[in-house]
Amino acid sequence: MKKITILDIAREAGVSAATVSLALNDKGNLPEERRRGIRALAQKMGYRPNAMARALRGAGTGCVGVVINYFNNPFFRSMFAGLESAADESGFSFTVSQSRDNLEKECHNASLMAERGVDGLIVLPCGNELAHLKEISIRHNIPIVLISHTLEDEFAAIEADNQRGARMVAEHFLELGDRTNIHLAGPQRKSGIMNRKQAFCEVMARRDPSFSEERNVFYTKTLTAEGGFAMMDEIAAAHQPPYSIFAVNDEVALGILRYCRQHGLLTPEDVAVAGFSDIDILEAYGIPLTTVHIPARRMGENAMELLLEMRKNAKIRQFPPIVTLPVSLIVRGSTVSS
Amino acid sequence: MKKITILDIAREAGVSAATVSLALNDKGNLPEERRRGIRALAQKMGYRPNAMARALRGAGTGCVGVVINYFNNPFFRSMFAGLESAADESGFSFTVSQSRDNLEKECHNASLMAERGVDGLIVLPCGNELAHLKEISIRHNIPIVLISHTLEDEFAAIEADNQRGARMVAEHFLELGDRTNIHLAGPQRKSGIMNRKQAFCEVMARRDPSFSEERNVFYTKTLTAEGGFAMMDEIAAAHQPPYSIFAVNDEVALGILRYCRQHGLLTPEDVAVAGFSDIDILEAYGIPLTTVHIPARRMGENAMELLLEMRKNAKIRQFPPIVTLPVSLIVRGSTVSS
DNA sequence: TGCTTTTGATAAAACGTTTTACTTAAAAAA
DNA sequence: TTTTTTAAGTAAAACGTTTTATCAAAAGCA
Repeated sequence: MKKITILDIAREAGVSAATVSLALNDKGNLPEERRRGIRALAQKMGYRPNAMARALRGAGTGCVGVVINYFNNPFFRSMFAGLESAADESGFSFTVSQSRDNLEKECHNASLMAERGVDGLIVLPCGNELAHLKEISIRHNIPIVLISHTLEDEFAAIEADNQRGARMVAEHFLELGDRTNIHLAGPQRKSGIMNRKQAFCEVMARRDPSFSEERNVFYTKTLTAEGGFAMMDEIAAAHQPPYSIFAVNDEVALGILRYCRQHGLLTPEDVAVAGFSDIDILEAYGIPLTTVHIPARRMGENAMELLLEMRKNAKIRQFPPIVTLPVSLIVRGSTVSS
Repeated sequence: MKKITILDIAREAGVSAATVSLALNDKGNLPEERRRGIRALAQKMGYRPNAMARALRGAGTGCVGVVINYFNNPFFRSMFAGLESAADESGFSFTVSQSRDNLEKECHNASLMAERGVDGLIVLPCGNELAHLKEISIRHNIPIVLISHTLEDEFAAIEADNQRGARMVAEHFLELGDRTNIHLAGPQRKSGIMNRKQAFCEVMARRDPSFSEERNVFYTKTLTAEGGFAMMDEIAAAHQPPYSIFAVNDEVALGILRYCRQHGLLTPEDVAVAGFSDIDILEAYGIPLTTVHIPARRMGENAMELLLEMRKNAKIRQFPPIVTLPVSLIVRGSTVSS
């Protein structure tokens, strides 16, 4: 059960180690017959190249690193399938870690992966601080693709059309009739989330005379159900039903729904609720929440494909593309009674 | 922005590369003063050891591999926190991949990680086929810890007390009065899941004369809400309410609850339902499902700690320990009306 | 024939560490 | 004083690849 190296094969085949390497990597000019012979021999002997050695030598590792905020972020779980399928397609593998929305951890994890020799990074950054990522990118000479963040245009990025989604919700709310329109927004440091707020307010400012950003927009500290639940006290104190509430994402919206259930408020009659993301548990457990569908899986695919493309095509790295994917409004029972 | 190596430090400090390595790794016998001096210099120059080089040389990587079945397995998400905290504690990092309950993929991912030089593996295996893991373990000379699987006692493992949990559910059902007791079991290849069935049936065989494994146990192909939902048709065709149904896990139980809601069956009056795992969304979204709580976080911690222990302590590897953690019954509205 | 090009293959350096065995100088023991 | 021990440090090999520069032989060309 001894581990066999490229030298063992060379010895067995009666050639040099260099020849074996060349044969296996489709380089140099060997006669096709030799190449096949060596390939077959390596296969037969159960040879597996030593990943550390080739990484050390500067050949790639065939592995890309992914840094997300939370593993149990449902959005990520969907995106993950896309990442995986695109990676499989190209024979790449990848390694994942979570930052817990903590800049330091994000930086630490990305560095660690880079030092371990990943061929590129896909990052769902926790804020607008991207300098450290830039540094990693040049220090290790690897491409980086951002997910849903585009403030700095020095980075390649894949994002959902947040503005369009928010506008669709706004239009939908206006069709519901004469209600108090409210937005429960998220932390300001996330550009995607700010885009939602800005687009929603823009439509409302134009179409709903009673709407003002000061009175009708609230902020939750955390993007969780608890966050949504907690903020409802403030909203209820400031306004009379019926409301229509646009939550910054589905988790927050679920917190609102729970609040309503506990306080005897009817949805959608007293409180209409819309979320953002269309997380998988809505459909899986039949939760009737109106929301904006984000093509998470496709975002994952695109991110991985773009990254792998940047690896070979150095020109792309000069002018990193920013891809915006379309979203769609899914109307369910939380805004329209069935 | 050139990358600095151990040689740069050696040159700067006026010593040899060997000395620097020794100083940094607390080996050899250097005067404390020198050691500190070199440490400080390395720090100041922003030296980061090249992970590939040290891995190639046979020093560890400080990274362990984790193979689970599904990323969006809620049980894993909880366990993950434990893995993380234990790893952080020891300055280790880890990399995760999913097998999709596919033996080939499980094997492939584990191999890949081993080849990349992880210092150990934590695996949530998809079945009883463990030969390939054994091979990886000796081939790369790394320890392996299994999560919730103990058929082969050649492996170290962390598991929940499945039998005890199932017995508690059974006792609870018997207290509910005179109802048809049913178990919706899972795939046979998972020993933990089989243990639940076996323990539940054992109690029922003793205490409920009308219970028979042939008539009162059903099987779902997939451990999902869809699986539970789909099997309810068969259960409803074979028995009259009121039932008490013990689902093999919470996801399956959620499928049952959804079926009941859609078919106008009252819980717990017509159908009492219990699950297993106490997945986080139950509490987060206020879903009143009676279930058996598994200390997932602690399982993660223990698994990581045990693995790291095995790394240093070769003796432990001779007789790999199997740790069984206690569970508890959590009674909620799906079996007892509040 | 002699000259150049192509083909097939190799030796050796390089990647950045860790570690073993060895050296030298100083301190301790005789 | 000489011998032995210890302290402090180093040279060099090793880990398993990839790649560059080189070389010999064969083939093409005049």
